[in-house]
Amino acid sequence: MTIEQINDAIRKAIIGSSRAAFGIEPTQIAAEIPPKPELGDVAFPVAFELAKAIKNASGEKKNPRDIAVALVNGVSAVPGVGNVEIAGAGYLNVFYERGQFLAANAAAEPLPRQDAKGEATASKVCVEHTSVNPNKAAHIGHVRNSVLGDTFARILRASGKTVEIQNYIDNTGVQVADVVVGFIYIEGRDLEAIKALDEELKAAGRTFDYYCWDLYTQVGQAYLSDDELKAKRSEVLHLIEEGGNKTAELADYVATRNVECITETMERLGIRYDLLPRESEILHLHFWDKAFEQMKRLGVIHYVADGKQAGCWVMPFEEHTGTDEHETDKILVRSNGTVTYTGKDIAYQMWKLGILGLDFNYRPFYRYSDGKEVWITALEPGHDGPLPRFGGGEVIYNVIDTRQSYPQEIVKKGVAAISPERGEQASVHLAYEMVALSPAAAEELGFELSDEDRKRPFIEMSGRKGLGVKADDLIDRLEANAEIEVEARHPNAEPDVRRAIAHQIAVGALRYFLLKFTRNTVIVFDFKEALSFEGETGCFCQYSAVRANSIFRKLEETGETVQQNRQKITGSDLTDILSDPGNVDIWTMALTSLRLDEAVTQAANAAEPAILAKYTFNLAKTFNLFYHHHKILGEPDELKRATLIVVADLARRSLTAALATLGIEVPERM
RNA sequence: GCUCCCGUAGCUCAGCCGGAUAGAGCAACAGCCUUCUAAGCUGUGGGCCGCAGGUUCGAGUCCUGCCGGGGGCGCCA
Repeated sequence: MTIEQINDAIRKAIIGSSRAAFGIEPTQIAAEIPPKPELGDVAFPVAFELAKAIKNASGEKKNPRDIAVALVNGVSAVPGVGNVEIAGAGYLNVFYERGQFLAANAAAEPLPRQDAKGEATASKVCVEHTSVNPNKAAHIGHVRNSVLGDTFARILRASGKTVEIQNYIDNTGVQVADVVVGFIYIEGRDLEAIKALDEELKAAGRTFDYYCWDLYTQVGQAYLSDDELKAKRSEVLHLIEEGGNKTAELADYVATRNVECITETMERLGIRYDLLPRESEILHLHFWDKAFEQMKRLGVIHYVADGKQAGCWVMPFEEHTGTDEHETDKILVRSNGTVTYTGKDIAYQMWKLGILGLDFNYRPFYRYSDGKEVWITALEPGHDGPLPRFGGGEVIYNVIDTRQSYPQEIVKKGVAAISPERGEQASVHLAYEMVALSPAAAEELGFELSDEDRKRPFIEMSGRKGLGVKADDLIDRLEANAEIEVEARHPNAEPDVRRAIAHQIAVGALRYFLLKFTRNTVIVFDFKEALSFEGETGCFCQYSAVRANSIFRKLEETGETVQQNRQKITGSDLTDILSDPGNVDIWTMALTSLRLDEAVTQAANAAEPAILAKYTFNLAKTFNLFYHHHKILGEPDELKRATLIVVADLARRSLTAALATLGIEVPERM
């Protein structure tokens, strides 16, 4: 009997009682968690809804408390329900049959796979995230994107979905072109010279993406005063897009090396991909032509003969204005015949949904330490052996920052116009606010600010200016700080072990830091807060789990098992223990642990990983309280000891599963 | 100009479909290690939920207006 099953049974009872007493069936019955555990395990504010419905139906004004009275008996009769109280202005507060409930759920999986419910086909969804321009190292803003996307994918998997993760590589865009301009026209290097440089960097312990970061900044600065250099940009861009020439070959090397570097950075954080679709293939495999043809045929876009947009192919896009509605058309094909980014994006989105009628070729790109392979798109078939099936997702989630809401809206509308049966709900823009720097953090990074900038609430990061906190730098700092702490606590541990633990702590700190904010909150990056291991942090949650595990390590040393303790409790024998007011925290611990499934569902429905992060923190906090109040293994009363062990076991399993869903591991010790 | 988001404790943020006495963390102050790990725990102080109307039995939450901050509105990506 899970929480959800009991609550559903209660809902049915309420509907029955309500129909009998008032001739009205409430449609949606909300269940909420009472503000204090003493008030109950679950509360139904349904009497308020009913009061309104009765008034609307018959004009009769009824007191919500009286309505609640009419529902009590039905709810009390539901199996698993212990006690029902009417509280406040008319809340129906339900207490579960606690002992029975605990005994029944003692061995329950914290995250039951929900696809086991009997869905006929396991539908696949795609999540696109990261998508960093492959011309420089990733910074903290990119990491927010990746952590959000990766965690959301884990949440979807935890709720039973099959998920494919894509990282789009814009290898033929202006940003790559800029770095190529730098290599060729500032540094005078050809492909061989860049390869040699790459080797030199490797030997010196430096990375290619960091080098490109600086070069990109240099190019950005040079453009400001050097018009000749700036003219090279479009020339280079054109050559890269066209392909099959020396410049394109050089650009491909630069982009590929950056993708490798970024893949390694993300792997440090436990972020992995299934496929890297590249813009060059979208171009050369004529995805756009195919999409264009369909859009023309379906009349989704039209040619503009005269006026401001003469010679362009445009898609009508309605914009809502205050009073009168006017149409602005989004240009997909320029008058010179080239396709805009949005146009290419529509073709790509169609492929993701499986409605384009074309596919990429593929080859393995990178192998992770455990052997899992990341695939990349390719021009030619070439690859022998079995090929995974990519794309064709039921729903496509695009993790892209909120500044791109407008073009994403066009992509969604465009695709829906091409395939009305799939509609707009097949494309989800998972929007999030940017990570910016506090003026103090920018100065800490060595940037000179104007007086005007200093007064601003935050400063936007800029790859062009080289202004940003590089991901690897931050992870390095976190690891170094964590290692100092680990060393202080475990001076006898092997250096390898210490480093491994420090790494897990660093990842936990960074991921949690980025996940505790809701998506539409601008994160103003602050070093002190990001580097903290105390309070509401990943480390706090890990620490609780480590403590919990140490209880069971000690238990196992005595040869005792959790299963033996589960068998010691039957349910009805726990009434005395659980009804003791001094033991409310035992029950709260159990109930909080068993709500993980609910937290994951909420996070998935709202597409908001922060919900799960908050739940995990709350779970860890609840455990610390429980741990502090009870001597678990030292408890003299046998039945109470068994209860404490069973509940602590529920807590550590939920905590571990919750953290894993956030992409955070539990260290051996801390 | 049009449009979207934000404004909650000194600071950084939660607050579910409108519901019970508005919650965390940090910072400040006072305590707690003979114990299953003190990266922890307990306590104290701190609030015109930007302002003004409205809807409602009930508003931090919904509606309107205003003020303040940020984003987006390209034949860039």
